[in-house]
Amino acid sequence: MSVTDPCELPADRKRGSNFGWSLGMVLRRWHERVEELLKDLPHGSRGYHILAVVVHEEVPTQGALAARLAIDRSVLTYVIDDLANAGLIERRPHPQDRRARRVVATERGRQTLAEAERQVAHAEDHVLGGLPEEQRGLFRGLAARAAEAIHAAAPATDPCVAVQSVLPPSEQSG
Amino acid sequence: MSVTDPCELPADRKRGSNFGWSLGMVLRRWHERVEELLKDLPHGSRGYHILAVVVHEEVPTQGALAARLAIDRSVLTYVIDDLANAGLIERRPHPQDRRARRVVATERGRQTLAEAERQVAHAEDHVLGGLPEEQRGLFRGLAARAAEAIHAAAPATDPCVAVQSVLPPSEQSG
DNA sequence: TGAAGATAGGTTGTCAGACAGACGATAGGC
DNA sequence: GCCTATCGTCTGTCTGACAACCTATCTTCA
Repeated sequence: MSVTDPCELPADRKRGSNFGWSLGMVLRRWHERVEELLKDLPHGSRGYHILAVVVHEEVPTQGALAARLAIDRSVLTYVIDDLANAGLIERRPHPQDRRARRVVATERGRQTLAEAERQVAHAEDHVLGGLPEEQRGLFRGLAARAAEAIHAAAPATDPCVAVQSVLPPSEQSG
Repeated sequence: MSVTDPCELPADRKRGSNFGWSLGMVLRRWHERVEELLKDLPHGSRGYHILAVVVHEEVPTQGALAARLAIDRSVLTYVIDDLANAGLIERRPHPQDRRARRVVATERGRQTLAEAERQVAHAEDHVLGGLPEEQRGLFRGLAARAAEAIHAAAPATDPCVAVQSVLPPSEQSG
């Protein structure tokens, strides 16, 4: 198959080979664009992610929502506050557990998300403007798959890597 | 007009379709791994990126280094301080311009970077463990290309996108 | 030559976000 | 009725990003 075409730079460890830097670059740009697009949405991209999960998935509690998005519970509190104040979602008591809250989207929330998704998808296409069109979807798909695997396998720790110093042991010091 | 909406991604707007979230997830994991690996290197991944550019490229001045990495000059100051204290790089006066400094790698810096690159490459393979092996290189290549385009075309602003609110205009307010 | 502005690097202060920990309310086991 | 675990909330701390300012030096122009 011809998928090997796009990444020509072979073992050329020049700047392009810096994966972390590249990811950071793309993500930063994504943020710039999306935060601007979503400046009317409470908490911008963060509110967007939360709203998306609330709309598209049935998440039983706030805690489950936090786990799904891999964010801190304390963040959820005030973001949900503001999304609720904007009329996009509602916090309802959980029928079985009075400690917990169910978070459900309102109709307005669903509409807002749909519009936001349209605009964000368009912005993402811009962000990936450096890739030929058919590779953008490929890139998204790969990112999604990699992220899902990380999230699934990751309670944020994985003690399977032995660490040794990268510094040479202070060589011949004479 | 036919903008040809290339971003259809059918109805599968489930969680995987959240590009920004996916990128953030992968990058966060990358950071976790790499910061652990490089905890002996001053400023971890940041020092790593800087050291890599200093070693692999001829960058005339600190300012050029900052521009190349798209980071703030004020950050460079103390990271370079600490990399120099660790004996990995040297700050030399610029022969033509006494305001500027040339930053060059020491032999120890080159060795350290080589070892760090080996370990980081290995860690990256772990981070992308959710992808089949041949797609990992593809993903890196796509990320590198997208990032390079962003960096090249991006003085951090691009006023070509008209922003309109994602919120419905407070519908029937009566 | 000397003044004015531009540029390099460095320093400081401010701000937002991440994260840990404490807290009240409630559930579940005994 | 007690004891412990869990849910959501609140608070404080810590870190990194970023802007603003400063000094030294270069460049330009009169």
